[in-house]
Amino acid sequence: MKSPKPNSQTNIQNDLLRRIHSGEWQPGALIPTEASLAKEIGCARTTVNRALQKLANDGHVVRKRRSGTRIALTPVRKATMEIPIVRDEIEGKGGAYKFLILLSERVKPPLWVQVRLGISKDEEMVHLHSLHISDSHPYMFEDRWVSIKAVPEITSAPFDKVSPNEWLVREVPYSGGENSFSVCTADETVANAMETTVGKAMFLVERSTWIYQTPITTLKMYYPEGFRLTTKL
Amino acid sequence: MKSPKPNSQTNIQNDLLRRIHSGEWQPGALIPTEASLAKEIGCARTTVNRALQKLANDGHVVRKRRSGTRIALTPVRKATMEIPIVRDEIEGKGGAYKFLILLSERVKPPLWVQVRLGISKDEEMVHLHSLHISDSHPYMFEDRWVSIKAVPEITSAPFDKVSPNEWLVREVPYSGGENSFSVCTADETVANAMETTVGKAMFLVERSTWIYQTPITTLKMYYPEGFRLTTKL
DNA sequence: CAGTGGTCTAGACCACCAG
DNA sequence: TGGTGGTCTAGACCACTGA
Repeated sequence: MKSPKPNSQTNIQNDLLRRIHSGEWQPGALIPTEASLAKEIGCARTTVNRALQKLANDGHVVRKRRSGTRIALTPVRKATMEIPIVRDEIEGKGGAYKFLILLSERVKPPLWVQVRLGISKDEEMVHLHSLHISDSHPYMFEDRWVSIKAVPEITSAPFDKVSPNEWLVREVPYSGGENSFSVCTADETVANAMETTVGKAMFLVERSTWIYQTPITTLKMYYPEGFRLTTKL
Repeated sequence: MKSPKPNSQTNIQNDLLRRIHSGEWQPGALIPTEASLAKEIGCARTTVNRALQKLANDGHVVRKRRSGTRIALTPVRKATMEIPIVRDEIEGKGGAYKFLILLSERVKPPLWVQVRLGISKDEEMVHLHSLHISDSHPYMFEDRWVSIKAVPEITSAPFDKVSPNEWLVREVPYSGGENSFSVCTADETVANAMETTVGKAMFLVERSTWIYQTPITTLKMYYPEGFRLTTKL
């Protein structure tokens, strides 16, 4: 008799979040069961279930069969970040995008690539160096290795028009991968491409992708100091 | 007549993913409606709906009312990363964790804090420098500003036993925030704390959190070169 | 073992928006 | 305006696991 629209998954979520954030339920506390919440709110258990699953997915609560749902001890532990295509990244900042292929060869992979992708040392791969340019200034240097076994078309891909980055994203589906972020210093190759000096600090993004068990590509992306990557919590 | 367990949301997801990855449906292609998929698979539409919503949430497909469900042009664009408490981070790597409070004062915030949090220049805040230590070696230096208005208890928090990091996470719920990652060079304060030299490249994580519209805290965390942050795609 | 969350069903109504 | 996804319901059975 109080609220005009007592239902809807989103309303339930917000209501539960409010009760969490207001301190009504302390971290670690057990909250009522789905059934009792449903009765209290006046909706189906399924609806409460969906709301709670979303809260659990966002890290606000921890759910266990038989033992119930608890407020998470360390709330909201997940950050999600978007992985844009470099061209969109640059054009989104208002720059004019160009790219250059600095190196394109077909060779056997070095040790770090073998290890990263779990590839045999005798399996030939395509090795590419590309420079991504924003308004005539070097924006990012990319050192990429592509499995010919997984992507035979790579050897005849038209990299005069579309960058390896975009070509792979558009043509080759992947089922999983890994990103890692760190700091490194520029070696001679990177320094030359990025028009900086050897030893200069760079922001390094490493990415590998797989299609199920088959490795596709691994790459290192070097951004200059000043590059910034942001995520929402 | 073929599969023993034709149903279940997960199976449907995997089946749809397989058809996407196999190239049966090209990026941008329209896939059958929920109703027809349900009929084809032999389950309720609700089940197909859940599976498709999850795929949409993961960025594999794009859904629009009336126009249908399409394969995403840029697949899997989201990465999620866990935000651990520093102590867990260190102990997870097998280190012994300690921390030191190097500075604790109550002052008005500098410009960057005012801007970041949208706080008045006259509102006093708690300013803390803490050093997080792994096996007697500096692991991370933290420069933190906390809003007294949002967290009055901060002025009497027992930071001899529990780090500001953990105290805030445990005592103060937050509803949203922002992380950003970049490269910076060590100034004198950071260099002294981290036992390195001025100008050395550091991995910088900046984080701000809010409880709804109220800013709680903002901080800069300085990690030495060699630190690495990993996310799954 | 019993109580919790996990999931499926069949049906219904609604919101949106391209035609 | 009709067809699409979005969501809710009431009920059912299952899977896990703590007491």
